Amino acid sequence: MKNIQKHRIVFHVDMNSFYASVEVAHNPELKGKPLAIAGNEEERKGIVVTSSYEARKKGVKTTMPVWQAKKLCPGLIVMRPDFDRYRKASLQLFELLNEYTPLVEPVSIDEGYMDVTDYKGPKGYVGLAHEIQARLKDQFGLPSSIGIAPNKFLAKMASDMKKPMGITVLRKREIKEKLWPLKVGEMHGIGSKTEQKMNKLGIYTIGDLATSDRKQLELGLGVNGIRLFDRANGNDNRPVDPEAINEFKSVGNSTTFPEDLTDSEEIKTALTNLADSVMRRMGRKEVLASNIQLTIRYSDRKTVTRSRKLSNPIDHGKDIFNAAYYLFQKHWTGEPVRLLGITGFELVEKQEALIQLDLFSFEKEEKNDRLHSVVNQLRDRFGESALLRGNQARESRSNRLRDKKHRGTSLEKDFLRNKDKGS
DNA sequence: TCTGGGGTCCTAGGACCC
DNA sequence: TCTGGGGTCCTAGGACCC
Repeated sequence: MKNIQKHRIVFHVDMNSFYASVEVAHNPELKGKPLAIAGNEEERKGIVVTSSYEARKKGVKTTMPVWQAKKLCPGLIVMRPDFDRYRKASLQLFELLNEYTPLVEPVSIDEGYMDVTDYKGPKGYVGLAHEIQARLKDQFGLPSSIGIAPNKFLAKMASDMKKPMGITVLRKREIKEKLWPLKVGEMHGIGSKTEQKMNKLGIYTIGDLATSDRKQLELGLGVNGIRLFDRANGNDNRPVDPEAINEFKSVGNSTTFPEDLTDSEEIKTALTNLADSVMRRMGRKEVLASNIQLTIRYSDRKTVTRSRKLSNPIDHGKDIFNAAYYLFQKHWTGEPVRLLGITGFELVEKQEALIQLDLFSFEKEEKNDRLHSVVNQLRDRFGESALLRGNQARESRSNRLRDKKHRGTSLEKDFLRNKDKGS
């Protein structure tokens, strides 16, 4: 656990309609116009990802289908996302934040926390926020909102309170007036499902949550209930962790097809492509995956995930494909497929994996050596027939193990394989 | 005319082992 | 003949966020 000071100053810097803002900065002619960033409608990806404030005023919202957005906002300019451009802009803005403190934690492409407790400047913290906001606007043309609070949760809620180009201070002693009147659904971490559950418990505002019965909450919502209760009371001791971004847990890719797929050759091709992009991204991050997950979404949008734990970590496209295709063959209902996805998780660093691999092969060799000596002893004592009987017994054991859906540990299985080779 | 793609975290049940 | 309780691993699914 990192040491956590009693009184921290945390900023939450949140870029306003980031993708749209980057496009406007890149092409000033778009300035002041209703703009939406969305995928290709022809390919059934016509979903609004972000929109400019001009578009929002007309009711355009994120995840809205483009046709609907256009209906609400005639003259809407729709652009395809250019992720390279957004990543570049993101890198630049986080570099800027890093000039002030190394304690910058990016949480997504367009938002991050800063722990500026130790910042000593003539302007004070609010002055610092103004300086950062002005620089982001002047240097990159990007608007932002900044929340200033004693912890991450309150900073996050604060940055939401005034947009665009807002700076909001939320002190703990202010939560009663500023935070508690908000609907519980507006709280970060509460989505529609949890909101419904809370409403049933008679909790409608963040204040209701903060003053509700902690035990009841735990009963209804588990640890999440407790956590939300604490947050609603302004308590959150999570540190700002600059390393968090490097501790990713999974790498995945998925695609929605322009038309549902039923042809197994087409599906194979799609899985090959997905496996390749997962491989490339894992390669860049220098990790291997010990578990592969396949996602299938059918025409009715029902989505299933199936995963497979591997006996040793993989990073080759072919291996990733094989694992995914195995899962596909095993679980596909035969219905038309709308989306496929492959995710690698339980990641190990490549260096780490190489060391493991060495140890592994060493153990195998050692076992082989031991086996050879056992085999020789058997032969000496009982002749070849004893070895044959031994083989039969081993085969049936090996079959039993296979039938248990590869439940044996990797070492067990390898042991058996090597035994067969060794005899 | 519906509803993308990238993630994280948590829960729950069954298998298995002691 | 009958049968506990704890712990770990694996798998599937759900909720949430940007």
